Amino acid sequence: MASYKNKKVITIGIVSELTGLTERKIRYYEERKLIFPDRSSGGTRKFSFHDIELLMDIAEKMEDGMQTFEIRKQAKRAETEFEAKNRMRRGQLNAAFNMRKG
Amino acid sequence: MASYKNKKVITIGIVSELTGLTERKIRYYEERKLIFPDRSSGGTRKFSFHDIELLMDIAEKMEDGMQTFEIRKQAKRAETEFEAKNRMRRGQLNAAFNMRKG
DNA sequence: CGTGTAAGGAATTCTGACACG
DNA sequence: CGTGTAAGGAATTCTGACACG
Repeated sequence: MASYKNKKVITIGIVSELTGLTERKIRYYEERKLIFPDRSSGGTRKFSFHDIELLMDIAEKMEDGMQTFEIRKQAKRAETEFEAKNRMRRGQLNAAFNMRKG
Repeated sequence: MASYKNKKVITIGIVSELTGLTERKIRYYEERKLIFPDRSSGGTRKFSFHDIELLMDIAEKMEDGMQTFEIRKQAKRAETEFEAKNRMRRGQLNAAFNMRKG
């Protein structure tokens, strides 16, 4: 599942081509913690296709005048909600399981 | 469809890590026309995840003592069969379509 | 035939800084 | 704040060749 999409294997030059963003912008968005590329042993950044999609979303929001800290805040909120939903789902599954057991 | 799997975006160093093959071997298999990476404007090879899977198949066959020209022949044959199947399927579809059309 | 290696050069990427606004 | 750019260096990749077998 998600085997290709989340593998960090793409260098910044190709990400730049695919997204249309300059390398400068991509590095800056990393600095602002909007994306989290891996690094090779030599220090070269490695991105996933998921990162590329994220960058295109980010680019759109930047064009709409949003600032990096807002985008970051939004992303964090979305992630928190996601985790809450997961906890809730697991809770319900456990409840159902205990019902049957009990 | 196949959006990520066939995009040529991965450099040889990472392909080497992912497949466990040396760069030398990967370049040689290209020379023998077993794989067909793209090139950047500067000449750097770019591979897809599909290429990586191919390389792992190739590696296995090499370990079994198969020679590159045999592997190539086998690949060509498989491709020919694949295309024949496609032509046949299209032919049947057309026939069915013409039937209905009367 | 298939692969390792040393060689020299070119393409790619990295960081920190200055600039502008 | 967000981004361009020139600077210098380091990591990455490329090709052609020699070696061995």
